[in-house]
Amino acid sequence: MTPKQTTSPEKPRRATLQDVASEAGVSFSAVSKVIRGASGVSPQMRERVTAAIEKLGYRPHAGARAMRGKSYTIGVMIVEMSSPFQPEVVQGITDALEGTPYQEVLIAGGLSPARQKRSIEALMDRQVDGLILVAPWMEADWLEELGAKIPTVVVARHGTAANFDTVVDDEYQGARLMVDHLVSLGHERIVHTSMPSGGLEPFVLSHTARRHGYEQAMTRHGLVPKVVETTYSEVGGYEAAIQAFSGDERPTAIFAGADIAALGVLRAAEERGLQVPEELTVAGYDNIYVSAIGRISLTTVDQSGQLTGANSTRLLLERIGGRTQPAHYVIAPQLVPRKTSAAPGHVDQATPISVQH
Amino acid sequence: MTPKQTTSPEKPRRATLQDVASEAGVSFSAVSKVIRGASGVSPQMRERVTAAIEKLGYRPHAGARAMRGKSYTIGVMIVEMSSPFQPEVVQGITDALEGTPYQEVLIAGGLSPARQKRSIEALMDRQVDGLILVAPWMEADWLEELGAKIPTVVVARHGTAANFDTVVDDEYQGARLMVDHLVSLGHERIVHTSMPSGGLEPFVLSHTARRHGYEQAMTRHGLVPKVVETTYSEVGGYEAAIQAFSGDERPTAIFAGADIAALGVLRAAEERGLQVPEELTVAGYDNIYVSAIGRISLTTVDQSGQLTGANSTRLLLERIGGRTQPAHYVIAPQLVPRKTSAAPGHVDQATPISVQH
DNA sequence: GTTCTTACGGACAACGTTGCACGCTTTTGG
DNA sequence: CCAAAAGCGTGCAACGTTGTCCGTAAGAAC
Repeated sequence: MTPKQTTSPEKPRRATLQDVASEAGVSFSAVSKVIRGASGVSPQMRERVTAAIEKLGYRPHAGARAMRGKSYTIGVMIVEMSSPFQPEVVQGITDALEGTPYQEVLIAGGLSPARQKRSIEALMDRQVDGLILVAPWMEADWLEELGAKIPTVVVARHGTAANFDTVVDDEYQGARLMVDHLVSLGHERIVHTSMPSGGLEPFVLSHTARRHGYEQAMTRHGLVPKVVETTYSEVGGYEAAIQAFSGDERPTAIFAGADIAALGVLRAAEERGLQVPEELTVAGYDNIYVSAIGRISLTTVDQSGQLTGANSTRLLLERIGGRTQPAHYVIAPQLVPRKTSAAPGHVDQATPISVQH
Repeated sequence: MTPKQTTSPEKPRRATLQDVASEAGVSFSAVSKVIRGASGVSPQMRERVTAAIEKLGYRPHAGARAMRGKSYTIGVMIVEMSSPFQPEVVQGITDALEGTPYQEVLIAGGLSPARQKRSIEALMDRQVDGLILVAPWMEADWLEELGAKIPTVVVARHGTAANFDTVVDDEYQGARLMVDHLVSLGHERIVHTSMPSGGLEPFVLSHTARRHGYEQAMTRHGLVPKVVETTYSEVGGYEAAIQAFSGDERPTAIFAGADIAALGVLRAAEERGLQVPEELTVAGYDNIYVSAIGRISLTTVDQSGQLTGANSTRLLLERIGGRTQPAHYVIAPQLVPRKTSAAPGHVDQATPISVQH
C-alpha cells in the first residue's frame, strides 16, 4: 500500500506498438492500423487489439509520430498570463480541441519580440502541427514567413495577411460603443488614454485600434478627441489622469484604453477627491477580472476570450486540414456598463474651482 | 519584398543533420558529434560544421531526439492562469532554464483532478524529460506513481513524498506573520476565512496550512480562533464577511485566506458602511496584482513565485541529473503591510450600536 | 624503422511510429 | 468449378537523431 520506492530503479518501460502486438498476437502493423482507424481490419482483430491496448495502457509516442509527420500538438504562444484575456482564450482553445486528437501546449513568449520569436522557434523544434499566437509583437514580415512554413493563426492583431489567419475583436467598434455610451450619458469632454504605437504597421495592435475607434466616434459626435499617451498599466493610467486633469478644461469622463489603466485613473481621482461617477466618469476596456468586483465595478468593454479561442482553433484546424486561403475573423465586442459611469453631475459647477495649474 | 505566397506549395524542408553534413562535406555522425559537444572533433571540422549549421539555420528535431531518450523539454502543469502566483512561478522557471538546453512547455490542467491527470499524461506522451506541477489536486498515491516514472517536482503542496520533490511556501508561517501583525496592532477578535479542506491528506493544500497557522498563532496569543468556511473567491469573501458580521461580537479584523476573498470582504464592509481600516482591518494572502494598486492597497502576505519557480527548476534538473533521494524545499513568506490594516480605532465605541442581529 | 598510442572521422544500429506494397484467404461472379 | 475481386494481415522502409564501434592516419616511443 505504501508508494513504490525509487530505490530499485526498475522503471517499467512504456508500452509500444510492438508490446501491444505481442499481447494481442498480431503484427505491430495491424495494431497501427487499428489505432489509425485504417481500413483492412476485421472486427475480431480490432477487439483483441483494443483489449491489449487497454490492458497495457498503451499510449502513442508523440516523438515517433512527429518523425512521421504529425505530432498532434498545437503550439500556443501567449505573451503574458497575467492578463485575464489570455487564459480565457486558452480555455476556448482547450474546449475546442476536446474530442479532437490534438492537444495544445502553451509557451510564455515574454515581453520582447526577440524572446517571442525564440519561443515560437522552440515550439517549431517540437514539431507542433500548428500555431496560435496571441497578440505577438514581432514584425508582419516575420509572421508571413512563419505562416508559409506552418499553419498559423494570429490573435489580436488587426489587418489582413497572406499566409496566416487572424482572429480579432472589433476594437474600433468597441471603442465606438464606449464613446456612444458616454455621449448618451451627456459627456462631451472625454479623454482617451493610450500608449505609443510601436510601429508594427501594417498590423495594428489593440491600443491603436481602440484609439482610432475613439477618435472616429468623437468626431462623428462633433466632439474633439483628446488622447493622452502613457502605458497600459496602473501607473500609466494614474499618470494619464494627472495629465488629463492638468488641462484648461477638466474632462468629465476618462476612457482608458485598458481596464488596468482605468484602475490608475480611479486612484488619481480618489487622490484628487473626485467622486466617481458623480464628478468623474471612468471607463476601461478588457473587462478584466477585478473590474467586475464590487469595490471597483468598472464600466468597460468585454471581448470574449472564449469565442476568440474557439474560433482560432477552428481556423487552425481548417488550415491544418489543407486550406491555404487566408481567413480573417472578427468578433463583436460588448459594452459592460457598471458603476463608474454616470451622467456628468456636480462637475459643471465645480470645474473652475478645483482645477490646479 | 512582398511576402511569399502560399499558393506555390514549395515549403522548404527543414534542414537535417544530413543536410548540414553535405554542406560541410563531412559525415552526419560528425555533425552530431559537434552538436553534442562529443570528443573526437578537430577544431577545423568544428568550425566548418558550425558554419554550415549557421548557414542552413539547422535546428535539432526534438521528436527525433525524444526517440533516443531526451527531448530537452520540461512539462509544466498549471491549474489556472488567472491567479498571479502561477505566472510568476512560470517566469521563475523560464529564467532558471535560460542558458540550459531545456525548454519549458506549459499546459493548463483545468479545475478537476481528472482533467489534470489527462493533461499530465498528454505531457508524458510528448516525452518531456521532467515535470513541474503547480498545485495539482489529485491524490498523493497517483503522484507517487508518477514520480516513479518521471522526474517530478510538485509545487504548493505541503508534506513529504518518496518519489518526487516539493517546493512550497511556508504558509503556516505566513499565517502566523499576519496574526502577529494584527495582534501587534491591537486586534483581538480576528476572523479567518477559509474553504473546505477537500480531503487530500496526507498532503495539505494552501488553505489548510494557512488555517492551521492562523489557529496556532491565535492560540499562542491566548486568543480564540474563529474560522468561516466559504470559498476563495470574491463572492466567497463577501459571504464570509456577512457571516462574520452576524456574530455577537463583530470582529475588528478579518484575515481572509486569499486576497481574492479579501476583496469580497472589502465590498461587504463598504456596503455596511464600515470604514477600512478605521472600523475594520482587512488582510489577505497571496499578494495578487490588484492588492498592490492604490485603490485597494491590501495588507497581505507575499510568497515569491519567482523563487518558487527557480527552486523547482533547480530541483528538477538535479533529479533529471540522477538524484533519487526526495528533496523538499520551503520558502519563507513575507508580510506586506498596506493600508487596509491599522489599530482598531473607533470600533471600540461603535461596536454595540451598529451590530444588527 | 617498427610498434604502440592517440586523435579523429565515418558507419551503423537502434528508437516507435506511419503507410505502402505485398501475399494469403475468402467470397463473388460467370 | 474456375477466375477475379475483395478483405485482411504482415513486412518493411523511411523519419532524424544518439552513441557505440571500428578503421585509418599521424605522432610518440623504442
